[in-house]
Amino acid sequence: MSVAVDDELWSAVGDPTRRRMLDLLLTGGGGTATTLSEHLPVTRQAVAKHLGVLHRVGLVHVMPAGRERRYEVDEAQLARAVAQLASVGAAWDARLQRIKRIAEAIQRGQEG
Amino acid sequence: MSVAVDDELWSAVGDPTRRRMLDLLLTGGGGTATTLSEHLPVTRQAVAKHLGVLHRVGLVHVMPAGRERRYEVDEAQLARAVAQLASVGAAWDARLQRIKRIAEAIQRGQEG
DNA sequence: TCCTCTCGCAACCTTTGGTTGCACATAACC
DNA sequence: GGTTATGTGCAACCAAAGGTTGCGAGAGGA
Repeated sequence: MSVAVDDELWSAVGDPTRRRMLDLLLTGGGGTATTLSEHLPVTRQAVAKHLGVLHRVGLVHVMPAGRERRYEVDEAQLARAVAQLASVGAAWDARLQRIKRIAEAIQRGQEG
Repeated sequence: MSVAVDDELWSAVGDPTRRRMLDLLLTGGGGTATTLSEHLPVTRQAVAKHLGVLHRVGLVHVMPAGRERRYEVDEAQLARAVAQLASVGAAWDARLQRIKRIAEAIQRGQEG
């Protein structure tokens, strides 16, 4: 089963708000709950909770700076998540391909 | 923004139970709520709800057969979902690569 | 016909994403 | 140094989603 390897990473990345947060953190080179919430349709507290989730699964790490808490993407962990997405996608792709081949074989058999 | 193209497909595929259901449907060549629930850690009703979600976003279609309701994967739609996964993964990959290049450039600048 | 199997519906519980409100700490400004 | 403003965290509360149990309704086989 290539699925269920690590559901935590998946579900962390599965939330659309969290995906956009990762996007913002990547393009902006990090950010705080406040700055992120300014570019998102949710409140700072919601963002803070999401940051907590991302931090728990290791997708971001914190850098306390004065009264701010700056978050940055953990590139290695994100790369791992991307690899998982690719892996699941590849598995499904392979099964779709196989089904297609079988269907074509049946078709050829019926034609012949 | 390559993200947020179609959050419905994503969230449909984002649930681990639904992913396993799609797996089962692909490998088993379709199935019913009852047969699927036998291979999953949840009840038939939970599976039925998930099938409803998958059906709503077009990832499966129904084939009423007597007292059974057989579900099969819509291959085109699943292929679309796979493409989306790949797209998001690729976007993040690209950003990670760019960050890496910039970091390396800075490193070279400091060294020289 | 009767029994069984599969299904759908409704009520309920728990988790999770989201909100508001408030208290605390740190930075900036006079 | 004291006041004001900004950034966080915590707690209570709300709504939606995943999951469960219980029940009533059709379709098939004995």
